[in-house]
Amino acid sequence: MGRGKIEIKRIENSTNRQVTYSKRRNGIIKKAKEITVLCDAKVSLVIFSSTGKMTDYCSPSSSLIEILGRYQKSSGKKLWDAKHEYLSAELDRIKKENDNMQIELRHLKGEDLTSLQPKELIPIEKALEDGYDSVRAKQERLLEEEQKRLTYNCHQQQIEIDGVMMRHIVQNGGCGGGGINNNNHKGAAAGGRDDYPPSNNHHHHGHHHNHQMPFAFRVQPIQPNLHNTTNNK
Amino acid sequence: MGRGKIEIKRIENSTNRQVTYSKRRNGIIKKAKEITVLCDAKVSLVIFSSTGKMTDYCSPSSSLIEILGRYQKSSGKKLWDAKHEYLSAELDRIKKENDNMQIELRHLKGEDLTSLQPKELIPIEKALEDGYDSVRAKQERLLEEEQKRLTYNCHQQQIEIDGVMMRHIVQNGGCGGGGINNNNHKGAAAGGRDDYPPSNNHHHHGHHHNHQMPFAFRVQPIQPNLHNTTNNK
DNA sequence: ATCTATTTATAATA
DNA sequence: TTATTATAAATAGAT
Repeated sequence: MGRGKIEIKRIENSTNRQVTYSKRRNGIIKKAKEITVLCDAKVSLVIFSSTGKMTDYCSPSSSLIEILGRYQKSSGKKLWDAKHEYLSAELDRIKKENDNMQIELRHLKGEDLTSLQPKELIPIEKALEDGYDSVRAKQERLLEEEQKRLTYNCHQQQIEIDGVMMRHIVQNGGCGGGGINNNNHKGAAAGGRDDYPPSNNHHHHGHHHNHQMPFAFRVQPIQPNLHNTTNNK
Repeated sequence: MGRGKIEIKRIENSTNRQVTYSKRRNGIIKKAKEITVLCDAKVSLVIFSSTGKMTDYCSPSSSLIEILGRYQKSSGKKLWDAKHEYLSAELDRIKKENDNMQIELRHLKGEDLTSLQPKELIPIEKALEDGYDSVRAKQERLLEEEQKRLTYNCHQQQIEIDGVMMRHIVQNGGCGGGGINNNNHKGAAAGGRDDYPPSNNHHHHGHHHNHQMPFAFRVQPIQPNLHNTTNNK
């Protein structure tokens, strides 16, 4: 349909090819629009030129996705459904897993027990007992460790104090002046009311004794150590 | 391009519309094939008639998926990626939920406690205590109900037995012949050693008394009931 | 479907 | 790209 008839084969002249592409592409899109209006059809058209330029047309009041969805149904061919089905299946599987865990959790928390048979309660009870035992065991282990650590630290501090006092005694030739209580080191530690076992009392008991010693000689193992290793929030 | 010019608007005559659709659809596909060959282009074309019939064309050495993939890159529009991303996001969300539940469950079962801080053990311990209490409460409630039911059944049977004995006594004018113990019915029941409270003793205690009565008068409420309702494995 | 008068698309050209 | 135009192709209406 032009000045001369052409064979339907690749146009070798690149310029001609490009021009022909432009014209024919417009022609096809025009035809697509026409059939859409004339015949109430839905058309999806995507064209790439040899240079990679993309042009598309989609009937109005429609969308590529809609048309491609219908395409999948009509053709039975998978487009995105393959990936889709995988994801959907995976989603379902995990949701189910989720539900089961939800139920188990509820049961362990003592909720929704009304629907259960007496027999079904037994493994739950068992699990709770075991869990509780484990948690308590863990807690006890932690407590013991803390205790040991405190005892050790306390001991270390005592050694330091001993050193300080020893030097003091050596330098000052025995009893010093001022108001310093000159108990030996063992007496100093014991006099400050032994605070080994961790407790919440805030050292209100030992005030009178401690008042008689300089700060450096007091034994206070608990606060700083708790702060360094266990009170990290 | 025909015997008469036509306006580009919906063809009202349905037959004409269908015929025109057929002709033009073939025309577009022919054009698509031509531009593919002439201009080295890639075309994807999907057409639906107003009656829902689908026709498609895709340039050879290409595929709809490939073209649509390129379409997405070129246009930046999402086709299946939109659904995909939704599903993927949903999947991630639920997986995370899953992991959290998994952890909580493990903790309640006393597993993986090593990574926990002492403070974190407290709510777990509490939850286990609460859960255990709930389960035990539920079990006790069930036991009580069972007990009540058994007691009730036992009572019902006693009433039946009383009826049978009453009729027997009335028919035989009080004391019968043979070796039958002629207590009144109340005496008979009491004489058979009252077995109301469910227990596991197998009636070994009352042998001497029962030997003096016909089988029908013995009171044996436990086995049949346990069998019917509680021994369901 | 097929025919064909006519419209439309477009190849060659600028 | 766009415009021109001769001509090929498509197709509307009829059969």
